[in-house]
Amino acid sequence: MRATRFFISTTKEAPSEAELASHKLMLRAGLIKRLGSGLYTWMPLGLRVLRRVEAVVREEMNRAGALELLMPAVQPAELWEESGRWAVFGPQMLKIKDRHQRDFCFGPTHEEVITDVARREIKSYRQLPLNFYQIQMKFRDEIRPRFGVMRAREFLMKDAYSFHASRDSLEATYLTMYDAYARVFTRLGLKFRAVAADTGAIGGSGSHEFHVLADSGEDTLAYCPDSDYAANMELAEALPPAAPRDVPTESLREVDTPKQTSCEDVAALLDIPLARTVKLVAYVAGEQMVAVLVRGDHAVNEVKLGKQAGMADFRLAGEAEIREAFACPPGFLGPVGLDRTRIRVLADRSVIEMSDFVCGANKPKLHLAGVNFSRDLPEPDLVADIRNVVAGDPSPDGRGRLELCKGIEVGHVFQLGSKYSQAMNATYLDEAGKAQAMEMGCYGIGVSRVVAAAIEQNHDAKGIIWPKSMAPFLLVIIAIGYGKSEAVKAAADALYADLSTAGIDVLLDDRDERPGVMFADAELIGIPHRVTIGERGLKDGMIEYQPRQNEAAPDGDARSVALADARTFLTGLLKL
RNA sequence: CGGGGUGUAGCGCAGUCUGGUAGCGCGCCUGCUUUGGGAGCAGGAUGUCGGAGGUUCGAAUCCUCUCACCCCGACCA
Repeated sequence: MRATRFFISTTKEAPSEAELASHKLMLRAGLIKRLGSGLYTWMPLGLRVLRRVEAVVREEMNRAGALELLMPAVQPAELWEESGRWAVFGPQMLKIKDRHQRDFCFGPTHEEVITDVARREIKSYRQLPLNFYQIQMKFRDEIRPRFGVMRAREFLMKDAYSFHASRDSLEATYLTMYDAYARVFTRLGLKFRAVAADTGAIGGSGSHEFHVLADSGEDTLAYCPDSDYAANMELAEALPPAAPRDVPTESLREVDTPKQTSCEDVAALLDIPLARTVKLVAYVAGEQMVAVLVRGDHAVNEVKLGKQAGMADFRLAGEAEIREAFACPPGFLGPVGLDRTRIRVLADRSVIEMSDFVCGANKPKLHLAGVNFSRDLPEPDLVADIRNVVAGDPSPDGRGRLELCKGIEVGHVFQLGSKYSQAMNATYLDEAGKAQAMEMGCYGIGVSRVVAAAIEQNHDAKGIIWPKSMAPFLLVIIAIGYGKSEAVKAAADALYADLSTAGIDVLLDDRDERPGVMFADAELIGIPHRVTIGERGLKDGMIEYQPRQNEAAPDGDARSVALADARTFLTGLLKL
């Protein structure tokens, strides 16, 4: 491609709304243009990258035996009513009406549609298993779109759905997909980690998320450096404390805390470790007030909380509810002296091991110290793992301690089971001629998000550094004085033709720009390999090669190359 | 949904408090010079000041309404 026939629109400055490096760089490099909140046009340069990611995903899906199809983006409400998700999915779903006032949505996902396909097409166990996938735009009306295409409302997703006659078959395909995903992200040159994930209300026996590792990630991951344990923090188990509860040594007493409404403040006032305080977070589950206890230095994990008995449907209590139930304003709540017929007490495992702890007194401006279970208050109604793990917690597999890191979720594999096939009556006849609900799996990759995630992981002060497998061009020829120098023009044209013939995706920068502009654009856009042709080098029959790289992935060194050897050198370097 | 903020040229911003008819940098156009790291000089174009209504002789500026976008929060009391 010649730059003069392509469309390059780079800028020195990024719009002020862009916060994240990848968002800024995508806008500055002219990969995307914003149309509205969470809506982006993929410009020719950006689309090249997106297509290259798609190509890798498509190849690996095909290799894994999945079959590509394309479902409608717009889906009738009836299907969603069948699965029961029309009401449940909520405001994240963009609902639309046609001219007859019939309800539709712009598909946020395609379980319903594919299940409808399956129930129409699959009659016999002999047709199973099957795995369908598509690469398509989805729309989710995010609460708060941000970070460009990282969390956009319209986004490109690869979604696959598998159908099975047995649990074993589902698990086999699940593993195949897991391996395919690992291949995809490896080929894309990304540092990633697969982690065990929460299966949510759907249940099922398996779910893994694939995260690109980046400090800007929105998800927190827990992993064990000494084993292969890795899980999303939503799921990662906090083991019960090894040590038994100590016997009380202090007596119960009130302490004045006129302004201390948080555990941090109280611990500072009393000059004790935060881990000696107990925090009470008030929830309402159904109609019941629930006092949730965690250690002062811990945080409630609401995903875990939602899995506890009686907590299927819960929310944080409002201030008025708190005052009514505890007869005390927020900031001084504690588990001592509660009316346990009205308030249920749910404690994290780490709390019941504590003795002589500090907590709110249920009186304004007062806390209690020297508090002990059994002596000062009854044991909790339920003890469970309901907190987030923290760095240093023992690994649930018993082989070391957990570390935390941030990740960008780019893939998710999921064993669905028969939730949708049962709800939508997707059955096949088994060997005995009996109708059975199909087992299902689903597998997603956020294609457009992968592009942003790759930039988060691969950029420097000058711009993007594309992994070779997703670069919009593999090599750029910067021709200095292309319009002025016959020698430069001849050499650049010849090399461009040679490399193009050799199948290398090469951009010839034949624009009438100053060298600095061309260098800066090439670096901003992130093209992995650069060749400079100018009269200065050509005098001696030489051209220059320079890789665009970071230390992590050395591509060889900058060097001068004889023009006569350029083709051989470059095709060898690019392994073609 | 709650709180905060911002809308002025393609992009980044000043001007708003204190009303007098719009400016800077980058970019863009023309010419000359320049040509190995985002050029210099000269000249030039571009705005319904987000929208609607109001106050006023006069509104980017004050008032009301509205729209859009961004940030924070929506778990630790």
